[in-house]
Amino acid sequence: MQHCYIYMKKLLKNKKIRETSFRLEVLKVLSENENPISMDYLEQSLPKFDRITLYRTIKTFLDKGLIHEVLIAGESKKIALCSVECNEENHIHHLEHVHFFCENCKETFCLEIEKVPTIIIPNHSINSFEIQAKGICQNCK
Amino acid sequence: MQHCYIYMKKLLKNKKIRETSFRLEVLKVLSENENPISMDYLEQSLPKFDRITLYRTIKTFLDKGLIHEVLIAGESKKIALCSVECNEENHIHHLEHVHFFCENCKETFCLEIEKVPTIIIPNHSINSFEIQAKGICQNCK
DNA sequence: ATGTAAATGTAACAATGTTGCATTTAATAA
DNA sequence: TTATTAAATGCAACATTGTTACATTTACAT
Repeated sequence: MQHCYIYMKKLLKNKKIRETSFRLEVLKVLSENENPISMDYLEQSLPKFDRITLYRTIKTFLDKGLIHEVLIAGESKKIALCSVECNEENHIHHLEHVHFFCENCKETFCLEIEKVPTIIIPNHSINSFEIQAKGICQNCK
Repeated sequence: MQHCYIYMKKLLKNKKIRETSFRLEVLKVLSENENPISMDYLEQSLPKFDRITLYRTIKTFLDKGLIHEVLIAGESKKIALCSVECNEENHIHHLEHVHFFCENCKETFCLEIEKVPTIIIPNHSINSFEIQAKGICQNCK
């Protein structure tokens, strides 16, 4: 666990985010959950901390590219740790990154896929894109 | 304009949604706006109508597959009319449908693209997917 | 060790979305 | 056409989600 904190401190430093005990706790919850989590879940997981500070922390983490939002139609907003390739200029994770929503267990996953299509929209320049997929996950099949 | 109402009445009938003056007004605003609009904009556009009823109307339209949500990270939730192919079983519009957010003018667009990639996630079955792209739109280039 | 800018906690507020219930309306049958 | 009835609406009250202002505390560079 101690090792975990060392890793998280390094994460904050790399993203130029000031290290505080609150932020380490938020990071801890995020890193303990493999899948994207809701603000509500995060709030419940940090009962002794302030809700307003949590919102500000999340905003900072988003701005600095440490976490990303996962938006699935009909589902509440979720957040997840970015893969290491994210940075302040490009908040969108690796192109192989897909958000998958299982219509059976209602769980949301961040997945990596091998072959990513090239998407071309005539007369538009695409800086980044995300893919949201719905279906049945590995566990539910 | 009269013709417009006839078309909208047909739309409601096709989706088995009871026709009311309120719903026709909501549909009118939606069809007058080519791009997805926010709930706030919709509310402002219907000043003499009730906010609660609007939320219920939108829920009904979503459930029946008449409209779809457009979620872009960092942007407020928007809604747009579905293409005619949508139905109650498959709320996700045509596969060629892409949500495009212009980072210059901050406008959101529903676009159709010609070549849609096949997305394969090992051990998962995909029922539908959406693509969210960010970049610079036609007008801003 | 100290100064300073950033982060936090509290309170008050704003925006967004929901529930219960009485009334009105649309669609069906008589 | 009218009566019936289930659905839609409007109102009030409430729940959830997110923000702003400001005084206090903390991190960290010197």
